[in-house]
Amino acid sequence: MTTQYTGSPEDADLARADSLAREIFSDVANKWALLIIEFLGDGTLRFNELRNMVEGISHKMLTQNLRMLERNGLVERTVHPTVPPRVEYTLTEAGRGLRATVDTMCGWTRRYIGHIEASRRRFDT
Amino acid sequence: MTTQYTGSPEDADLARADSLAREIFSDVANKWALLIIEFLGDGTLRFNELRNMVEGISHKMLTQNLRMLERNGLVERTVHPTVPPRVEYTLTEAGRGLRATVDTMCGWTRRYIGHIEASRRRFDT
DNA sequence: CGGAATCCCAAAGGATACTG
DNA sequence: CAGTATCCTTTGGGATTCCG
Repeated sequence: MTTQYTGSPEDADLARADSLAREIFSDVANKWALLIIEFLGDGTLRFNELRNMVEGISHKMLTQNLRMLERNGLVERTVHPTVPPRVEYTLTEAGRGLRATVDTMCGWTRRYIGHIEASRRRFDT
Repeated sequence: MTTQYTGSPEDADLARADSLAREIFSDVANKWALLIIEFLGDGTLRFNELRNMVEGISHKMLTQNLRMLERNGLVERTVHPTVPPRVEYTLTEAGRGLRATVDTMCGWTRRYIGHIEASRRRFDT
């Protein structure tokens, strides 16, 4: 993800993989996506259940992010053809892999929340 | 970060910590911040060095994110009062802690890049 | 109920110019 | 060189409405 290229022919592939990695990173490294992944956890949630848990997210943002996560194969979407429709979301293996790192990030927040709060107060003067 | 409140008096503090955690999460969970942290690594970089490494970032976004990271105590900024000025950025302990989780995330990307690419092709039809 | 589409505003973000 | 300020464009994202 931080590679340097010398211009040799097989570098083309590496450069392609690199820009793909950056694209994936950009998709995934945003708060809504990460919060959705975190709340989904090991369970299965319906659209409006997710909407209630990820507080502050709008209908539109939720669909948008769910589509994106589905497209990248992090979330599986299963539609039960009942009426009214019932749509359930769950993490794929890849999604659970990412979830593990989000967990770490949440742990980090808990660990340093004091430092951060203090640092903010110092800075805001 | 995902707590439920019953309304008891001491819940006020917990709720405050929670919303603070969400705030921090929102600050930090964006691609520019995470890329800056990743590139900073264990080293020390100047403004324009960072600018060249985090490709695609604008002057404005870089300053903005560096200020934010400094405010949260993740990045330390040292100014050498020479002419022309020399400003160096380095991760604090908290910053290095977060960097570890960003590393994990980069590892995750490398691991699943194939799955993701395939999933995208399937989806885009 | 889940989602697509529309409209519309506010915020993000780029380009440029100016300062110590 | 690093940073602030200004301007201007593009995007994000909320509210609403309609469809299966």
